[in-house]
Amino acid sequence: MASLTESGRRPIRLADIAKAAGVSHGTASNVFSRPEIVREEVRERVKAAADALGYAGPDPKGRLLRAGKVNAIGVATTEPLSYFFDDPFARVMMAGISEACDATGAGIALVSAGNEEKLAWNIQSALVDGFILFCIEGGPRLVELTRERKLPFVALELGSQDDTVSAISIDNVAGGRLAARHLAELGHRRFAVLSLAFADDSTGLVSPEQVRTASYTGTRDRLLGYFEELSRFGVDTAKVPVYETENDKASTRAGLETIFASAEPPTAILAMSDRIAMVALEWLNARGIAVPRDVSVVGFDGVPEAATSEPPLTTIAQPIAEIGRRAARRILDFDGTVRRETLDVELVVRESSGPPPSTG
Amino acid sequence: MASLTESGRRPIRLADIAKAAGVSHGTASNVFSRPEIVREEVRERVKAAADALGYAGPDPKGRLLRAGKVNAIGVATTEPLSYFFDDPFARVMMAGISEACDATGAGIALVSAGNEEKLAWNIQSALVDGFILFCIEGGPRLVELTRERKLPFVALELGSQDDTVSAISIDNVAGGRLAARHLAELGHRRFAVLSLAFADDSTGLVSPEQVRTASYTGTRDRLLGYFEELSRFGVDTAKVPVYETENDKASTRAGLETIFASAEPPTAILAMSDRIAMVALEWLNARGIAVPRDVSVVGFDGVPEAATSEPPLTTIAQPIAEIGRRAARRILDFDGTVRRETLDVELVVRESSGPPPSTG
DNA sequence: CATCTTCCTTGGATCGATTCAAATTTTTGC
DNA sequence: GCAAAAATTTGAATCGATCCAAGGAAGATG
Repeated sequence: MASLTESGRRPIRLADIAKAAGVSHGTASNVFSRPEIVREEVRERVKAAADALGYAGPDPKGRLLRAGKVNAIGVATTEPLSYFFDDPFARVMMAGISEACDATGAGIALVSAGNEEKLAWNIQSALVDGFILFCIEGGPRLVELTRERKLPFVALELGSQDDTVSAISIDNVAGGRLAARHLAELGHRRFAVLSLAFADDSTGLVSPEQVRTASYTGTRDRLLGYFEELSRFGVDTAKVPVYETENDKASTRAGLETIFASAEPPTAILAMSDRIAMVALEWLNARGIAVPRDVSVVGFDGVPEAATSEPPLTTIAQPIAEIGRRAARRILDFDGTVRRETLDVELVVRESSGPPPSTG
Repeated sequence: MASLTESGRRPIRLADIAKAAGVSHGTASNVFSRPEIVREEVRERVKAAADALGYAGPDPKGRLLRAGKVNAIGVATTEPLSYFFDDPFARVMMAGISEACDATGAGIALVSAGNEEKLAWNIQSALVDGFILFCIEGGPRLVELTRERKLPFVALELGSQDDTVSAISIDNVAGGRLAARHLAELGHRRFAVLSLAFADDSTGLVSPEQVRTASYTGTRDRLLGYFEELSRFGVDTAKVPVYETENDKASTRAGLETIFASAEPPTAILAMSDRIAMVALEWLNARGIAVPRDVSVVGFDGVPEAATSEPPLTTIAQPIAEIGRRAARRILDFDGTVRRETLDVELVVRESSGPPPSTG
């Protein structure tokens, strides 16, 4: 017999326990996975051996290979990992995913990477049963990479119309309509749109041509919704400035400067995200333009922060958590089908919208 | 539908490719892991076979067993998964962990579970190289469960003094002192403490006996810090009411009711968390008690929300993100040692603290 | 032409478990 | 006391890859 306290390099394996206890590995395995079918005396002997050797329990790495199922779902994005904890939209979405995972006891693996190459590797080697893809940026690439794995996956916020991928999205056209109708019904006739990107790497005022060839269909659809409804109210949409932002402070402010430099500044702003809308609120406030007295602002998304902005933001609320929940369930009870699902959005009226100032 | 080679149920294995391409599995493996050592002609042949059969690439499950390293760190808690995305403190911490993981390309696996049994199973079967433990609640149990895995782990917010576990914590005594000194130097002499739990399942006014036998040493240390410093300023700490809350609205409000029912209500409140402090702010405001004119409030933690509360909260800021970063690095470059590390906290003076009302 | 390199390729061993049909032991029934 | 039934245990097969020592072929050298 060699020394027991040989906490040497190699970790203890199930086979070591079996040998020490004088049973086969089959029995040793049963002691841990189905203890009830092992005779008590043997069971105790094996457990004692495990204790004596300092066995850490069946290694999941080994079990995994046999079992096949990881019992975890991967959530991937091209953004850095901290995106999941910083971004309000992502957080609500993750809360929804968490809920569905908690219900079935599944775990969540966060997958991301700084550079393209590492991302590919991380997706290839992620130990998960399926993926939820946050396609805020680089969606097509992310989808392509994930497809290779031949695991179930669902794309969220997918900006394109690929029918070969499962996706959950919202009715962007309806959302746009809702926002526009709300403002038009309040009496507004002079609008400006602060939009999300229509294509990669572009900002500034947008031409109809750019809208037609938009690669981000979500952006395009929101605009389509705005314009459809505005037209119904007799607004000449050709004259509505559409300024493409990068969904950040700097470009949104630039957009506001541009829009308000006009001879006939808008009385209503249609913002394609709450983030943009909240930057607008701040900018207008700093300029002494009162919201909603002078200008109304309607956002899009319905992040929690929108409820506590100054003033609270009227917005088109996505069922963000519900999207997350459904996405997780699609992976958890995967049925082999490829489906696109479109959820409804809702107008949430708060205090950033009101009738336009009476023109004198 | 397109060419989704439906060759039976079983997924394609590396061995299938090897056979199809007429090479050994060793060579087939090399094509994917070290393509440069395989002759081009062979490489192409194998790749072609892989394409033809619809091979998903080397299965990480198989690789893992050989390689040993998962390249992911597990973050575990007894709270539900959504805690990671809801709680401000957790979010900042996770952002720090994310940063360290991003830097090395490691992934993050979130581990949690509704009930005790599932939690045990999830910890046992988590595919990770190590754990970071959020011990906000049920810390000792979590540590015990994790220890079984014999993987490196670091405990955060560990409320006990166990020297056999690696942990990163803050200097709670110093934090308490800082808070108390700040208020005492402003001239306050009448204090009340809204504390975190000293032991499981207790709330209400706390006796010295309870403090002495506290099982949560973090809570005890903060109080110790408060009292040490108050004594230096001649305050009779025996007369300072200490109300134990559950770090939530209801119990905090109950504490405030109790404290302000006194004949000599405090002019300064020492809150052991920003959450408690912010509930206090709200309650005081609702009662028409002005902060800081009538009552000063100092929090603890330094969550982002504290900077935007009404009024902005003076607090003891923990280096939350840094704790996360260090914890992750401790796992990522594990050196086999068990270490407790204590980081410094910092007084952040904002607008919730000022001189006491002049007694007249 | 024989020998030595170099460069690829091969196939067995291994990672750490689970599973299951067959073998063995224990119980039960009479 | 013995056969059949029930309860346990065994050991080989399997999961899907990677690693590596050894073998073989093509090319270089004397």
